[in-house]
Amino acid sequence: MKDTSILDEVFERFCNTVGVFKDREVLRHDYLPEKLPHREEQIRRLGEVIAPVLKGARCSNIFVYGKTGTGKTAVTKYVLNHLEVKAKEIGAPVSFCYVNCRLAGTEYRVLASLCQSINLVVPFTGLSLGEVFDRFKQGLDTAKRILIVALDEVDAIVKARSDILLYELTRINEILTRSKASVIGISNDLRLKEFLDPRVLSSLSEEEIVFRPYNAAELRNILAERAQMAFRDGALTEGALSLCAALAAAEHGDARRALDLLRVAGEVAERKGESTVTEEHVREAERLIEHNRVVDALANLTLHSKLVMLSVYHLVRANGYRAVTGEIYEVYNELCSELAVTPLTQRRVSTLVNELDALGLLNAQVVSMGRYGRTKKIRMEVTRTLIKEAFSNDSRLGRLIDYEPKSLSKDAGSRN
DNA sequence: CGTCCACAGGAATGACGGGCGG
DNA sequence: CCGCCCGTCATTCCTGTGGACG
Repeated sequence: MKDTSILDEVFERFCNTVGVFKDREVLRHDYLPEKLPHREEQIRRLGEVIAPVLKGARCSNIFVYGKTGTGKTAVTKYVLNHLEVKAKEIGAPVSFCYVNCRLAGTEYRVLASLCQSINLVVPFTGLSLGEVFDRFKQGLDTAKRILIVALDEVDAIVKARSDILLYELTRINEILTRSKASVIGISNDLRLKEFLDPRVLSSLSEEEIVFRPYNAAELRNILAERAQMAFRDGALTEGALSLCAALAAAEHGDARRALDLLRVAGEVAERKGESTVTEEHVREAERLIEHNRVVDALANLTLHSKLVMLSVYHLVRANGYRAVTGEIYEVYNELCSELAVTPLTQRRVSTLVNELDALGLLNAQVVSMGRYGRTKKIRMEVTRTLIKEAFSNDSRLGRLIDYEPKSLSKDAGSRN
């Protein structure tokens, strides 16, 4: 079969099937709906707290927390958007700036975003943090406005760097004379409080809003509302909808996850040329999402992280299911010399293992073996077939999958 | 009950590519 | 062009430690 005829068939089939979607976009998690069911209370609270800015007063700083997919970001954006509209309407000098700290990555880039929001151009890099902050303060002061700074996923910055950015931001009003600023800090992690300097914590959490996870019934309502816009009438079975809600409820009540499941289930059904989405499609969507997440994560690792994964892979294959740091480093060294790559130090490999642990690709646990030292026992969190699938495209790594490390030959017995 | 293993993981430092203002 | 600062990745040096062994 020629390539063109393959595509002919694919396109033909796509055009001839009705499809289950009416508007797939509303299922993306960056879509901001008109209504946010079961978050009325939080919307009201947030609205009440920030309302004073409409009358020219600074509003309290707010600390917003709750797990992923509980609607923190949606509610915040929703309220701020409406605030901006209202401010325009009555001519109040109010604006806001929303920054996702994890996406921004560094304090510098967060600050750069803030500058951008007040039409201040700063270079991507090159300036000292203090310099950028000074410019931001000056720029803001001359702008004569009230700025609300929403820092989403602040925990990412605070944990990776420090809380000095937050500290400076919460004290900024002491310097400003013609402008004012308030901070909304959004965190996925309640424990963030423990990382914060007490002074920062007290000024940031003048007000606190908690987002509890959605339960299955609430998720079901949310999904039903979106599904009505997203799917053709009758294209989604009740069972499929409920299953999405139930699966997501079992996993921290994450609405984002529920929406993903629903969208992918729809895509699965469509690809199969079926006109209704069933529970079976949801199950397959669940598998597909997890599969893609892992293969994606694996494929995007740096060479050395991949080599560490491969080392664990070989050890697990040979000795049972847990490997320790020393063994991993030994095999890793061998794989490096096989590729003629200079190996990293054990210290570095240790942090790579921790990163892989955080990504959920490995599971690392510190254990003491008494007289025989203290180490980390490391287990794979992904199946070996997935490793093969993710690495076999790379010709250099593909060779190492079937390679038998010499360091494995002795001491092949498995221990607990 | 102290020792001592085999590391964990913090801190300091450096190399490097990118970019600034002057 | 220079001197300076940035973030990132990595190395070096280091102190800390749970618990089986003696």
